[in-house]
Amino acid sequence: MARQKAQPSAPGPDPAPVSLWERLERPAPAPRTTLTPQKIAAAGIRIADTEGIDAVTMRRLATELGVAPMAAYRYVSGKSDLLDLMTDAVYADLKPADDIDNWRDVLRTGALRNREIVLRHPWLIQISSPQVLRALTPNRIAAAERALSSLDGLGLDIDAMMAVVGTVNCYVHGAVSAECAHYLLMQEEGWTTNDDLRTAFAPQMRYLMDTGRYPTYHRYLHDGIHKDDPLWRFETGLDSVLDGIAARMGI
Amino acid sequence: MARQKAQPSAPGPDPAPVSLWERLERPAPAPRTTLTPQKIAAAGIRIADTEGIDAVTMRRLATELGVAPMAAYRYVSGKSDLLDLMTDAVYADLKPADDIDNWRDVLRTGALRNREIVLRHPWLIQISSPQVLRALTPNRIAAAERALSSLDGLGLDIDAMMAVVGTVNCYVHGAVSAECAHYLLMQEEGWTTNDDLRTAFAPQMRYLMDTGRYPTYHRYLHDGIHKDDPLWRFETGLDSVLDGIAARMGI
DNA sequence: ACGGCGGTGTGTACGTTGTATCCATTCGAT
DNA sequence: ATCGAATGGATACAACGTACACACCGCCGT
Repeated sequence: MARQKAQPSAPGPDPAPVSLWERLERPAPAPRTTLTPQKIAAAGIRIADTEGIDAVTMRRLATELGVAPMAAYRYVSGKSDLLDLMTDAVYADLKPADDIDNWRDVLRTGALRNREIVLRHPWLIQISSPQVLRALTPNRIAAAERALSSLDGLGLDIDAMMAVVGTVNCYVHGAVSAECAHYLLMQEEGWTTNDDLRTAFAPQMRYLMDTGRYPTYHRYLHDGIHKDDPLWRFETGLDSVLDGIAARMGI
Repeated sequence: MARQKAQPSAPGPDPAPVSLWERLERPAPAPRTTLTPQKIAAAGIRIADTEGIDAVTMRRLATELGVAPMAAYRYVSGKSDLLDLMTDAVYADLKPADDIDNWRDVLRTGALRNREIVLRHPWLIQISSPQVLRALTPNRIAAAERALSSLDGLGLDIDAMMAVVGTVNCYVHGAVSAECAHYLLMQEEGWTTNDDLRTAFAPQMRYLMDTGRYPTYHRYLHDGIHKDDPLWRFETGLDSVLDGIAARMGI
């Protein structure tokens, strides 16, 4: 007999968009073995971590999973969905630190953990930003919730609370982004030490510095002690930001 | 024979026989400097600004320039080069503000101008970060120099000075990145108001909020006044950061 | 027992992308 | 006037995302 098009929601113009996350949390209808969203996400993350985000193609993903190129499309609607899935899976590692409730410690350790996650998966900052924003994933909202709730009851209105969380997040994102860019550039060019990078940039840098137009910058290149200490720089900036929040918000 | 049709392979029928007469009537040979790196960069920027960075393909670039798809490769070694060129051209707009020397004002207006530039060319945050890092142009070092020199003579060592500049830059990058992501997402989906975005996200947001796991976040969604005021949020965060720097550095 | 039905993976195919390579034309120095 | 170098055009190819139709297979009501 003529086979019928698989179309669960037959009538109606808009078949009630069930979000990816809602589907994820529903118990699997059957213990499907070969392919699950979790396995797909894990495979994608494995490829991205070891070969870079550009190596994550639907075909490469399929070989990693040992299936045909189109198989994964039963579970993700497209590559965009795959990246969402990978992002959320990675942020699942952003576990709460339960034993602290002081707002400053919550935000500080959250920032440090966030940094560690992104450094472990630098491709996170390479995914296009609307993509990341679209992936407002449960795990990331949960992190925001923890930060927000640590600020509750301190006399701040809700806008100020969100401003605090947003400020810290912006700093963290910017800092980690720069750090990853540095790391990815070195990896991309095959450099292994910061000195490799410096020698590669030396000619153009020497030319710029010899113009004498950047004396203070030149002094930093010459005398800076913490040039190669990203953690020091991250924490210094973070503590400044937290100081500023405490001062301006009076908390 | 005198001239022969190029026929490297496929000895089949000639698919497009261009007669001598047709060839004679072909449009006048253009003046020879139709292509320059500047024109190529400008064309790429024009496309990216109006149609998004994904529309910037080598073929689309060629039609924008009115040349054949491969023509631009005489001037850029690949798409990566093209993006470098575009980035460099855009950051030339980052002019100094000469009439202020107070460190706080220098950093603050620099941040606001930086924000404006990126908002004007939101695709800047979409091109991969090592890309941006590699394109360290005189204009960007000059901006750093201005910021650094405004901090000179305040008793800070050079590492602290760079930490201050870096902290502000990280915040600005993170904040502007989030803002652009928001804007790009809306543009990408064809939404024109924030309410369009909210209604689009409503189903999954409702699901997430109905779990009851994010009460404070939910309160923000419900009661937040400045949700749609990105400039307020940017300046609030920026002033916090500057407060923190002043406090921690004692300046 | 059985037949079909929905869910799962496969095979094939198409349009688009970046870019390598070769060809044709034109300009400028001789 | 001529020739080499510079410039733009044409063609081609591999890899990509993904649409579509098919084959399989376990579960169900009968």
